[in-house]
Amino acid sequence: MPVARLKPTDLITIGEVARRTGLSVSAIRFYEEQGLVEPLRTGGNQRRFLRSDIRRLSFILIAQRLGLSLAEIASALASLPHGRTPTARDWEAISAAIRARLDAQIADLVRTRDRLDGCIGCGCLSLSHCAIWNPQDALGEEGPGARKLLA
Amino acid sequence: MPVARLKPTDLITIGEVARRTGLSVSAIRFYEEQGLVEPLRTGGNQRRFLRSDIRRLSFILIAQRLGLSLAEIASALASLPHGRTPTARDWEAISAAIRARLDAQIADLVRTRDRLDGCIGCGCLSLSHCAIWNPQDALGEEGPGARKLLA
DNA sequence: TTGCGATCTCAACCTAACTTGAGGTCAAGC
DNA sequence: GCTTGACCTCAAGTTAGGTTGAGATCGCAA
Repeated sequence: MPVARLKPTDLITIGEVARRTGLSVSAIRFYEEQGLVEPLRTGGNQRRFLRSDIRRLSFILIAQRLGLSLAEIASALASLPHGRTPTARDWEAISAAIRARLDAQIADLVRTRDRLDGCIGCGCLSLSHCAIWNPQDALGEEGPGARKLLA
Repeated sequence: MPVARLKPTDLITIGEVARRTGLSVSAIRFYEEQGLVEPLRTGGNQRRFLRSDIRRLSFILIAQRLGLSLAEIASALASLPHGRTPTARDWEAISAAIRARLDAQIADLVRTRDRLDGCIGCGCLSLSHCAIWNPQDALGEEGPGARKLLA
C-alpha cells in the first residue's frame, strides 16, 4: 500500500493551530515541551503540525476541562501508539475514569452544600455542634490533607 | 465599664494555635502576612494570639474549603469591624454568597458529566456533532477564558 | 544562669500552567 | 533582494498558597 505523501497543504503552522484551537502560541509550544504534541520541523526549524495534532490539542483542552492535569493527560496519551490521537475506543476507557472523578467531585460539593445549608439554618458559630465547623468525615481532599477544624 | 485585662493565660503561642487548628506554623505566619490575622507581640517579638484568632483561622479554613481564595476571604473579613471574628449574622450573609457559588459549580459539573455520558454513548470523536467536543454554551470558566474547541 | 525547645526574620524554593521579553531567524510577497 | 510578519530559543516572571532553611533570639524551667 502506498503511503500517503505529506502535501505541503497538510502541514499547519503554529499560528494557524493557535487560531484553530483557541490556544495561544506559547501554550502550544509549552505543550510540546511537555511531550503532549510532537510537531514536525521545516528545514528552517519551524514547527509544522498535522491535522491530527489539532484534534489532539482539542482532546487536551477537553480533558483539562474535565479536571485532568497536563501530567495525567500526558500519561493517558502516552499509553496510545505513538502519535495517535485517541479513537472512540480509547476515549471510552479514558472517559470512564473521568466520569468517576466527576461523580466524586459532585458528591463532595453536594455534601458540602447540604452542610452549609444546615449551618445557615442553625445559625451556629457557637461551634462544637455544627456540621460544617466540625466535619468528622473526610471532607474530600483538594489541599494538603484534611485539617482539624476548631480549637 | 472596665475593660477586661488580658491575662497571660489568654494569650496563645503560634505553636499552640497550630496544634489547635491543624494549620502549620508557617501557614499561620503566611496568613498574618496576608493580613488575615493580626496577633499581638511580646516584648521579645513573639506572636501571641487571642482565642478569637483561633475561630478566625477556623473560619478561614472553612471558607477555603468552600472554594474561596485567600484574597476573597480577606475581603470578606475586612468588611467586618476590625479584628472581629464573624458572628452568626455575618456568616449568614457570607454563606449565602458561597451557597450560590457552590450551586453554580455543581450545576456546571453535572452538565459536564451529562455531556460526557452522552459522548460515551454516541462513541463519536468523529467530531462536529458531539456535545462535549462542541460546547456552544459557556462551559464555566476556570482558566483564562473560554477556549474554542475543535478546528 | 544556663540549657534548649520554641520563635523570629528573610530569602529562596515549590508546583502548575503558562506568559513575557530579548535577541535572532524564516519565508512569502512585491 | 528586501521588507515584514511569523517564528525560533532560552531565561525569567507570574499567581496561589504555602514550605524549607539559615542564622539569630526568646523565654521558661531547673
